[in-house]
Amino acid sequence: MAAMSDPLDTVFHALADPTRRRILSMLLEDDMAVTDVAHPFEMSLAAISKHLGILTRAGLISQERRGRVKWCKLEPDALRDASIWMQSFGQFEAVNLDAFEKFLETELRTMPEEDG
Amino acid sequence: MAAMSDPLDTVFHALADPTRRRILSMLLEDDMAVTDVAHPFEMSLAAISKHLGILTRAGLISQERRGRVKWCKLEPDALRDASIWMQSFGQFEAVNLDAFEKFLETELRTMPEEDG
DNA sequence: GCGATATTCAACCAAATGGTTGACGAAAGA
DNA sequence: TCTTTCGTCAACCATTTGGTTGAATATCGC
Repeated sequence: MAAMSDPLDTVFHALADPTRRRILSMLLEDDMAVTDVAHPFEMSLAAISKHLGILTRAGLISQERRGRVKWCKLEPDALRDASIWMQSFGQFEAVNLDAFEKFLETELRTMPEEDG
Repeated sequence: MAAMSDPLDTVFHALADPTRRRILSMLLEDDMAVTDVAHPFEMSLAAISKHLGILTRAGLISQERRGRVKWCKLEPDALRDASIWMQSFGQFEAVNLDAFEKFLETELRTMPEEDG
């Protein structure tokens, strides 16, 4: 078994979890160590470690161990294929920049609520 | 429980299943009745009915009952928000059309393999 | 070497997922 | 009316998911 062959499966599944999307938005600002990624979440380190594993297997992030610290880095290219797949259904129209900015203000800015 | 508040959860989860993506690609060509959607799949009608329910709840399709037949129709707008969300990470201004065409030939054209 | 820190592993758990089957209600057609 | 077709519902099942905890591993600093 383990027939998760299509990378689209893996990427969309990874994106379907709010914790993982929030992790991605955190990494958007900067590379982070696993412990620092886990910090704002009310969840065990092991749970975050699993989430990071899923994001890594999906190709959405990469993890580079330096010493005892493992650095997590966003890999936006993996989103490209999925994004392209979606656009094929949207009939090519490249994203409306108007809607994009609006979306950023309403959704994205409120999502990563860390401890100030 | 049932705290699936964020529509992004629902949309990405719906897209994470290859059967559902294949259904979407079928509906890209034409509106279809539930039975006809189910036809090319080696899976019970009830299973397809569930998949269609998931796609409907995600807003990716709509279902209109006319007589005893329920017609399924693609709703590409729901993909827009998810697509926009993804672009915020890729920071690629509008999708690279080169990559897009290449992707279509390699991935998308082979996906919906129906009973020829 | 020893203790603290960083991260994963293993075992476990409840809940959700994707599938099955059989019964069901509603519309069409003979 | 009686039967067939369309689609969903309910109950059930195996597997996966997302979380927990405690032990294990590896590095850093003293």
